[in-house]
Amino acid sequence: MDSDAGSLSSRASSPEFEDGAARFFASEAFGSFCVEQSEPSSSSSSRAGGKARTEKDRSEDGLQELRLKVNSRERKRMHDLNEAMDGLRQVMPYSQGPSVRKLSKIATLMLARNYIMMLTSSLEEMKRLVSDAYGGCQNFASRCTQRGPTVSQGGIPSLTQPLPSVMGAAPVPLSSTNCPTSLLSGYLNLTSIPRGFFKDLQQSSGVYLGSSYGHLSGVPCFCSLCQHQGQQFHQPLPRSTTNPVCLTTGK
DNA sequence: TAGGCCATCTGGTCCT
DNA sequence: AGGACCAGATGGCCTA
Repeated sequence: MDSDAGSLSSRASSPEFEDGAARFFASEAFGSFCVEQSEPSSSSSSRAGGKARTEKDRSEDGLQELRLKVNSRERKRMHDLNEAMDGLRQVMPYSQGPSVRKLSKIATLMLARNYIMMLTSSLEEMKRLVSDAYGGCQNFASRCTQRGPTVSQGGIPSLTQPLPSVMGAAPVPLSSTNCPTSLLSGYLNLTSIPRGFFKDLQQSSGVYLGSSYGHLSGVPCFCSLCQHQGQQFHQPLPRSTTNPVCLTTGK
């Protein structure tokens, strides 16, 4: 209580020109340092031609200079933070384009979190699918992942190279067109909206390939249901449908 | 006009 | 001591 009051009073008593100067810097000289621009302060210049500066004046000027320096650093820090936020926005799905409103900071962070979670889930799903595709070999997916680049290195491992032998079997050559992992990479480039979040942005259509996977229509599908039915492409999923059932088959 | 978002200032705390 | 980081306060801008 007291600290707040003291804080408020100290703010209220701070020199008016400081705030005004900062506002000017923010609008007219964004990105440059405040110290350089605030040098010709009205307070200092008015004293320049006057009587000798007192010790108190010098002390106040020193504090003022320090305060401006600190403010400048803080501004730069926040600008850097905003640049990083912009960088994050650029790699977020549904965050670009002229008709898309800029994501707020909190929205960017929350979307990023869900995006990462979705990619992680997709990777797990991919492992399971690869395992299914190759006779249920339990070790395949993990070995495949170990050979490829890690997520932190740039994303989904590529399987365009011949696969390693699995449980003693001969290596199986795979092309990029029939490799489930490559197909999944394609998916991840196209579908990347976390379900259950940002409902207005949730326009993914197609079939859910598990509890964490959304698809676009017209994209090759390799889920077991569609493969079984001879379907190669998913059909559009009605908006707001959350039932994780393959609509291609209706099951 | 109210509410959301943002930039900035500021004082406090922690770390090197 | 100085810098980084943080949170609260404040005011401006924009939109529904």
